[in-house]
Amino acid sequence: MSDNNGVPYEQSDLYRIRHSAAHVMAETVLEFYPEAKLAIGPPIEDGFYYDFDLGADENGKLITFSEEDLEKIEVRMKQLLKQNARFEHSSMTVDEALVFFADAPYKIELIEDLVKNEGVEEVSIYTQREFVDLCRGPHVGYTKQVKANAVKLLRSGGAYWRGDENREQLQRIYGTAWHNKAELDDYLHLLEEAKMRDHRRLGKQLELFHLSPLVGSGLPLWLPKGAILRETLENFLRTAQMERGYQPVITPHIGNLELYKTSGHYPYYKDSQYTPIEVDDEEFMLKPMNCPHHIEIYRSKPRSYRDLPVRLAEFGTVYRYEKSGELNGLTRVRGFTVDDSHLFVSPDQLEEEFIHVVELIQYVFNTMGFNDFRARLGTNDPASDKYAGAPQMWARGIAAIRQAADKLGLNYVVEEGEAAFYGPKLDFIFRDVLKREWQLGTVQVDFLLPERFGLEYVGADGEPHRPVMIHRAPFGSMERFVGILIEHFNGAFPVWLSPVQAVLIPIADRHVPFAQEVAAQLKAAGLRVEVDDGNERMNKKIRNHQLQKVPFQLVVGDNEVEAGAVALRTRDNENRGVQSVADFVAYAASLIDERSLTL
RNA sequence: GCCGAUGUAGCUCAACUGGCAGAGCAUCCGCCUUGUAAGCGGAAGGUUAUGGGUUCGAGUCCCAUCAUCGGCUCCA
Repeated sequence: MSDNNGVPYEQSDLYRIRHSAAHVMAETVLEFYPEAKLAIGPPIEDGFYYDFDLGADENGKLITFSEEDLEKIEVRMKQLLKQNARFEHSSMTVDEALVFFADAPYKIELIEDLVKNEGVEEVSIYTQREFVDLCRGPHVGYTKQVKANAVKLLRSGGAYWRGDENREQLQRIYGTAWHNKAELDDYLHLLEEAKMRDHRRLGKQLELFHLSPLVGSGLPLWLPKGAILRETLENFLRTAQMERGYQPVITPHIGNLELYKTSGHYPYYKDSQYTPIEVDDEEFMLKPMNCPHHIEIYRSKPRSYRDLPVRLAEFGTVYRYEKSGELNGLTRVRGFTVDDSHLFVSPDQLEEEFIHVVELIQYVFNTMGFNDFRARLGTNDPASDKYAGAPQMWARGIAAIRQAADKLGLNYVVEEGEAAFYGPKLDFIFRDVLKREWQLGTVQVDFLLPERFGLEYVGADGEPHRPVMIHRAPFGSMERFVGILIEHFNGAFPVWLSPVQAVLIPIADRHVPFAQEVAAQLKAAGLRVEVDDGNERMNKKIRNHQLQKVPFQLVVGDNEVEAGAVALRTRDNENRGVQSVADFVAYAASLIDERSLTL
């Protein structure tokens, strides 16, 4: 999104182009809807949008943009761009502006906020032709500098004014604009590719997961192939955690409401939880988080400073009632499994342990070939009541994260208001091959829950002390992680993760027994193998397994049977020729062993 | 949850303004016995998401519900 020569996006030509495109689009919309009230229209990553209040019809139903409207607007907008009007920058005093924009309630609100928050006395105005907008800029000089053939309106949809669902619902039009047509085409091509890689599409095609309305929306079913993929990931992390002193624990899916009241989760997650289950005058909740359960495990016996750090790990499934409009394949669900762990450490262990956790996350990401990621330090917003705990707790937590990050030489950005309710956190945000960002791994420092649950350990001095907690999840959630993995690899997983690693393709019926014999050998060597003994042509079988993205296809015919060998072909359409079964096993095993990302 | 769109066979899609629900792939059954991305023939497969309504007649029009998709907000 930023220019390649390091110019910040806000100062780039593209930013001006998109901002200007947004203004001309708004100008066009006003031609068709003279009564429309303008809200805001900023450039965004890869494009721009503008929000309009079109009012309601006689039945009180909101007026919206149809697809045909969008086409009409786009055509007219391009004409206006070509007319080459000048963008003129001027200013008004606040008083002038309040009069000028008297019919534009959203602009008035913006101006009033500018006065209140920044104490401005003048506001900046941009004008092209008859269209006048309150705007900080910058813009291009003339409308022709936005190439009409490099602009496209993409979609429209509802959007709340200022993102607040209690306020007016506006109609937003998204568009994209680039330097030239070639760049636009590249971008549209990227969108097309993203669609082809969509994990919902591939999940169906590769038989990884299934969503059944009868089971419930947002509650994915893992099909056999998806389950193998997921378990392979889980086992990989289990092993890494064992090596690092984590202890597996297992906890139930529900818990007494009192547990979550003690932890403080209840008020914070109330709106996004399934309704409690009432049994014998007690209320139980589907757990929205694993921490309280793990805390009770910590509390199950007295702890000594010698025991610390205590690292409890569980692939714990949690349930959150997401709004129906928010659900999306595997990346946004109502029941998901966190690769959760809670570490109970003494204050002087905090920094070192935090570093270990970050290193584990980096190890996990590197193994997946996720090289493009950044870190974000989420802090509390002191003005918000979303966060619990004393200010000094927050300060200590943030300081600990900063120190650890500095020691690791980790670059991070600070974002206020991105913390968990109980403490600051460091999130790892991964950028996939399509340059989309996903929040995956997270590490959180928590002084609050140890307080709430009265956690203690006996120190060397024989006195009780309060431990600090670290919450962490390298994958984040198995569902989302697998969803992203599907899209990142376009379904062609590394061999070690492929649900089927090799398929035997007998050419004629008489080769089937030999194929089964070879398959047995491969299975014995730990490979996931199938034999395609159907009566289709070899070409058809190859095509089928190509579509299933099976990494290795082993063709066996008369020659191979005679030589006791296999003809190896890869999903990259590479014919590697005939090789002995032993050679193939050694080769495949080495790729699996080193978790190779390439064939 | 709110705004909009969509919902036809397991999958991908067709059926002009209301007039006999169809194709390809997949499945099953045959034939062929095959050399690096689709061999040939046949059969079966549907309460057109669900429930109401309008109509002589509804996949098509109206209402409600559910689900999916695109947005808003939130988050793993």
